[in-house]
Amino acid sequence: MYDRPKMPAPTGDYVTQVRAALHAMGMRWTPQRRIILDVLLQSAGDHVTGAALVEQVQARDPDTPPSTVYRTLDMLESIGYVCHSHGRDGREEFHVLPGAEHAHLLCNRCGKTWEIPPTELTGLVSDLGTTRRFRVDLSHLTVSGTCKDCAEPASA
Amino acid sequence: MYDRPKMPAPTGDYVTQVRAALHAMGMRWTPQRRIILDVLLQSAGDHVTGAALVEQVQARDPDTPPSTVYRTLDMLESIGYVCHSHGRDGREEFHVLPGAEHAHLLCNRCGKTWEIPPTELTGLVSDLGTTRRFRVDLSHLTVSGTCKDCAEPASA
DNA sequence: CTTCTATTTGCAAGTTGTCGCAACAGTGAG
DNA sequence: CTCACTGTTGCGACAACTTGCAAATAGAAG
Repeated sequence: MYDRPKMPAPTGDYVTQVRAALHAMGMRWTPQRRIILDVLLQSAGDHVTGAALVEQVQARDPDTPPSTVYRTLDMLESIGYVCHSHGRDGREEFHVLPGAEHAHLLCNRCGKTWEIPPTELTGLVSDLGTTRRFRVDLSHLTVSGTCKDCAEPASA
Repeated sequence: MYDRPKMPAPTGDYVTQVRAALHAMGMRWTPQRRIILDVLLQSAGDHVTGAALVEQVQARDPDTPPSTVYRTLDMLESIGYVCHSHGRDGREEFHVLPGAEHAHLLCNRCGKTWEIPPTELTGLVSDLGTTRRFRVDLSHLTVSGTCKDCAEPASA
């Protein structure tokens, strides 16, 4: 179940890129990081929780403790290769970056989520950009509220 | 440190209101709830983490377990008397509602936070309202990104 | 290939919540 | 005032991370 690749191409390129980025910063390329990156690439495009990632990594190497996974995730995020947002209960959800940048919409009632392209949030970005000169990080944004279906029970 | 009231008035009224609201829904008024509401009122206007609340409640009654505090908080939120958002590490931050509804701005670099009045987010609300007919819950929204000071190191 | 050093790992303990369940206790009825 | 019914509490276990530290090791230099 875990080893069916979901990306068009396995992108060994991507691995090489990350590795180079690490070396450029004096960081190291370790077997654990290789596995973790590999697992991330298999769920590229999806949103995966930290716990799920830990589970998948341990399926390949049972000796890797959660702390290593989370630390690697942090590191990859600081390097800009993955990013995370928070799901309905505040838990972390990760996804690899090559996918288009997007924010998330979360319905408090039904729990469904949607991805929102930046084009739908130009209002937010410009509002805060002008009034506060604040640069919004859309990829980490989760907007919660009530979705159309929950707000309008069963309209004609 | 904990017993200096920060609100204009101690608002015994508020307690009465909540109590009435509970009774109206067939729920009960217990000593624990009284204490928790009391603690909340003392930090009205501030943003308090769940853990801090637990600590303050236990300072008054060491026998109250965290679960009771969190459950009461959930209940008060469902009744509409408090609301919570998530701080820099995803931890919960609560505040009592009589304060104006507002969202939060969080700088990823310096960690500072600001409150944003709804008037500054009309763009977001209308964007999502029209494209998705989604009703945004501003009080739970935390927008993260880079603040003015962190983005512009030391401009002339 | 060997050595050296700063980066990582693995572990164990600590936080912050969440959940199921049996015992307890508000509240309205009698 | 007492009973009974149902909402709550308290507890212990669990889930999801986080952190400090000593041991291990990637990667550069010799």
